[in-house]
Amino acid sequence: MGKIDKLDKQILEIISQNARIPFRDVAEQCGVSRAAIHQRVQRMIENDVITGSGYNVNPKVLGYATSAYIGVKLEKGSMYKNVIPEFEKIPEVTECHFTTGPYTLLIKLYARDNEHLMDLLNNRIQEIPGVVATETMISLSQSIKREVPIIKEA
Amino acid sequence: MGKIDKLDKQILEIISQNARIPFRDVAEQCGVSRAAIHQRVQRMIENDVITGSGYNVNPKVLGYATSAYIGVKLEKGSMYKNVIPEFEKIPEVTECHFTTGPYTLLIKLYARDNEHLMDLLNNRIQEIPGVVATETMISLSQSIKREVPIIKEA
DNA sequence: CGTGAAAAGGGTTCGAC
DNA sequence: GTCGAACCCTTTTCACG
Repeated sequence: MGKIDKLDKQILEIISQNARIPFRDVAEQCGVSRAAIHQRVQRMIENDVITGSGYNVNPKVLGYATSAYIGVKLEKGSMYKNVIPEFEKIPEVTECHFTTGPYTLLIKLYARDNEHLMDLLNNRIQEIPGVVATETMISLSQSIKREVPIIKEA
Repeated sequence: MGKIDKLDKQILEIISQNARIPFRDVAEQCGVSRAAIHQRVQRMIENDVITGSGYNVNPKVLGYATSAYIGVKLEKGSMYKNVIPEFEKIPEVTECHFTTGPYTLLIKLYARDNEHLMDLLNNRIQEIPGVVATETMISLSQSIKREVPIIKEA
């Protein structure tokens, strides 16, 4: 895992918000040449500083009107090894965290509507061996959505 | 908000996972010309089907070893209008959802370490007028992280 | 590690179907 | 709405500082 300097952070701050911006513009904002930007980005990809890229798609257009977090309690915490592969099989599940606090796992999922959400809960998630209880937190509106903060310095 | 057909979905499935893939390759995989891809993508950007793009940065390299979800209970649910702007001022907060269930708000944040997390909780979040209780769910490990599922059909 | 310039490749536009 | 081809800008490479 590579180290990062001020210029790298400056580059990341720009391209983390816009993957299609020409390196020409990044170079101008950073006060270096295009080639330098290219070299830096390449190195950061090799060093797993940059883990990927992508376009952001509006979930509503894809037919997903509902997103929710589900707190999952397991019979025994150690059962997560068998439970997580089951969640991976459910494409609507987009995140799964092993957490401290009231739940063993906290998962995020997308559903077309409330009926679809209920189906996922009753027929998919509750059916997984080891899952003893779930608590559903439907996101009625998401007011903040941004990237990891990049603090400018060294 | 625009409508989407099978070809659009196919394009989205590819570029949502890789913003830098040449349209040439997308065109080949979809069996159409480069110009068609260009036109489709352009239209989807105009119609807010595509909401942006970006590189994914490894949080650890930026000095964030800890991420957590915080369940926030408010004195009154209606206070969220005044509370959310306060969360927006905290750059470590990257998501904020108004939710059903045990909490009024569910927020996601990044912290350098446990000390930093404690500072954010005690000196920033608990200080916000209207916040009466918080419950911290530290993500000890994230096992699933993927995009909104794109189901292939019409 | 950065640079400028040349080479290679992809994005964008165009007229036509 | 799609196509192929031309055009132009960007990425990428390279020898040098």
